[in-house]
Amino acid sequence: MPRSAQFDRSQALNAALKLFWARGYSATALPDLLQAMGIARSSFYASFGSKRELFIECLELFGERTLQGIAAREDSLPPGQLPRAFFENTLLEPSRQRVAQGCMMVNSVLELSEVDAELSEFAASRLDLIESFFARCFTDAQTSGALDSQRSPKELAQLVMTINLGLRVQSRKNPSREYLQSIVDSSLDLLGLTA
Amino acid sequence: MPRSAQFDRSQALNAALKLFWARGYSATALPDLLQAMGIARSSFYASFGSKRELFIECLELFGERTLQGIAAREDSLPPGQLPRAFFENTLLEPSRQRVAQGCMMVNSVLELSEVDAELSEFAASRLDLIESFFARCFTDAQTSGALDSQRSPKELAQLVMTINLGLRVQSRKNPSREYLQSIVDSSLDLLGLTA
DNA sequence: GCCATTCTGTACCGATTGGTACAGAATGGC
DNA sequence: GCCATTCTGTACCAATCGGTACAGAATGGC
Repeated sequence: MPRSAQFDRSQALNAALKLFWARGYSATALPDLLQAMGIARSSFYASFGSKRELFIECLELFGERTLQGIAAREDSLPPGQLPRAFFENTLLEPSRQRVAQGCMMVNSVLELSEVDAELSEFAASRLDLIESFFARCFTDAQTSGALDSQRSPKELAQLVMTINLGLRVQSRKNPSREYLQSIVDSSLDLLGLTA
Repeated sequence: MPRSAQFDRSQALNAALKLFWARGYSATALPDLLQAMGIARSSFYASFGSKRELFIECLELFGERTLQGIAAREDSLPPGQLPRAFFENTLLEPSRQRVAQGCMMVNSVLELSEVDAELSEFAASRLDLIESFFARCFTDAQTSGALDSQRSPKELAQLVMTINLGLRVQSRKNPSREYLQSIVDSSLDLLGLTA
């Protein structure tokens, strides 16, 4: 077995994710990708198949990370505080640059819904996983009495998700920390999840 | 003065708006535009300057129409019902196709924020006009006693807008009528704007 | 050191991008 | 009917798109 790969695949994948996340699918040209990933054209096609396949891989990775970022706190936080933790961790984090990129799944759904339905639906399905996670948490919490709300867990999850989507647009429109903080606060107050 | 234009400029503009609205800026190619608008290449550049200028004009038109769609009801509806009227008129309208296109301003902010800051900020400024309209309405209503809420008008307008943005993503993700209806209902309930 | 294998870098591909040049048709004033 | 003007349609432009072909360098096993 001669000559192993001279680049770190997962590092290259991360670089691609970063670009796609910031600029979207169409606006990210191959030369830009290659430069950011630090690999040659042929290595690119050998390792990732095509731009589209790479994009799917990035989307999958982004979705997985996002979900993990929430789910990781399930054991240490009461379910009513999960939305706040999610919002604050992603919107009030140090890097304004990253916040200004919004959510890659939201960006992709909007960019591609009338252009590449398959990609758009894939991104949407990843968003649904997050909503389902919230719904499951709220269900558990309500049956165990840890959360009291006159709304059904499903409705609550839907509302959290709608506000989340709205926040992702807001964060792309204006990533200022105080601005987002104020919206997060009043949104959670509205939801009765002040904790 | 010989030979007047042989096409209806505003009709062509509307056709362009439709395409840009559905597919976004980059994904809308010039040949597609020309065909939809029913004009020749040279007429296009003579009348609209460039693809980018045309896009701005469409964005302006879309923003104007959206704002008018809300403001037109200011005199006939109590201010607390303006958000519901806005949501229902745009999300529960007969054409699923149009609903699935979401809001052109939201779409543009997300598509272009890291690609063409000027266009993105222009779209964002048009969204701000809508938020300002709500803020003004709520202010008037609160001083006249027509609206009672423990929230400030500005905060209320911000929340309505955040939910609105979330709904525009939802509508692109899943334009189904019942789905959107349920989110609209619970959102307005949440805001205390059931009326 | 040799060779098979698999990497990297680059030249190249046809298709498409937004935009321009220009020929020729059509239409106003006279 | 004539002519200046302004339209329309198309040929063309360089640049870029995503993707492929292939030469040559590098590295494993022996």
